[in-house]
Amino acid sequence: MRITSQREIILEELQRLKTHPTADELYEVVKKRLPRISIATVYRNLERLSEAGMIHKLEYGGRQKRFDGDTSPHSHVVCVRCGRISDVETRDDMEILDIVVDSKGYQILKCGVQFEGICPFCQERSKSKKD
Amino acid sequence: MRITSQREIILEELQRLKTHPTADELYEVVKKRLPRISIATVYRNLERLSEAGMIHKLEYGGRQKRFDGDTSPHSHVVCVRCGRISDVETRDDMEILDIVVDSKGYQILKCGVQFEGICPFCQERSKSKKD
DNA sequence: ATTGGTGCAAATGCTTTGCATAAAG
DNA sequence: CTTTATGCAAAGCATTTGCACCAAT
Repeated sequence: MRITSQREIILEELQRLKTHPTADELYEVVKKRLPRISIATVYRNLERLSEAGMIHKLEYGGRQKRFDGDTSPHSHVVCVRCGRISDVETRDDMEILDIVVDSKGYQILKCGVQFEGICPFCQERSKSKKD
Repeated sequence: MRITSQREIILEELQRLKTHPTADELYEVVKKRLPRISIATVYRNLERLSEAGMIHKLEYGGRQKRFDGDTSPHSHVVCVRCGRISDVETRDDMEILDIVVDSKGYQILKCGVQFEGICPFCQERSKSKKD
């Protein structure tokens, strides 16, 4: 995979952000360093980088995909209100594979725990707006 | 929630199918019983039914959402090749909450294990086509 | 020099919406 | 009779793609 400044900066900024940004959020950040970059380049590189295992594509929750520059094994919580994703600190996740009784012929490659909840921001919003 | 024949049949067919269909797959099935139904009605009802907790919306994997008429607690495997989703039989999932060490202020509502793998169909396809 | 990547704009595909009509309670 | 749901077509939005140009090796 050829190293271009676009690819380098996209990876760098994604690894720096701890917010699991969507493609367009990351695009806005990268644009500050590369004002002429196209959103298509961001999408293409996020795809390539995740194929290469250098980042993770998070497909749960909401319409937009989110991306994670941290590929170490960890779990996520997704806010059911706003779609925000945060890391959840857990004890060793991998023992979870032990709970499988029947995987219906699938060859299992990966497993993870996924949590859904309400993020601190949305909890706060509920208190003040009573919605 | 008003009971219409559309809503009734959509729920009935989704509960009958064990395939976690996409909205358009379910539309095709429902159309056999209600030839004049609109895809918009299918989408609207799937939304309403999942808000009401009568079905589950599965948002992981691929572009299309999938739906599950079985709301009992269970885990899923998603095929990374074709997006197909199957149930995974596991021992009691809920003990998984015990692994949480820090949930970053989120109020956790739900948790589940998610597996990714390759389904039997795609495994077979690989053998014959060697791709 | 060759191959792969980029920017742009147009296309795609899934999902949602506005609106007039129809059905449910 | 009032309210909610439906069908249709159009709009929306995130993502992908075709193509001519450019840059990395």
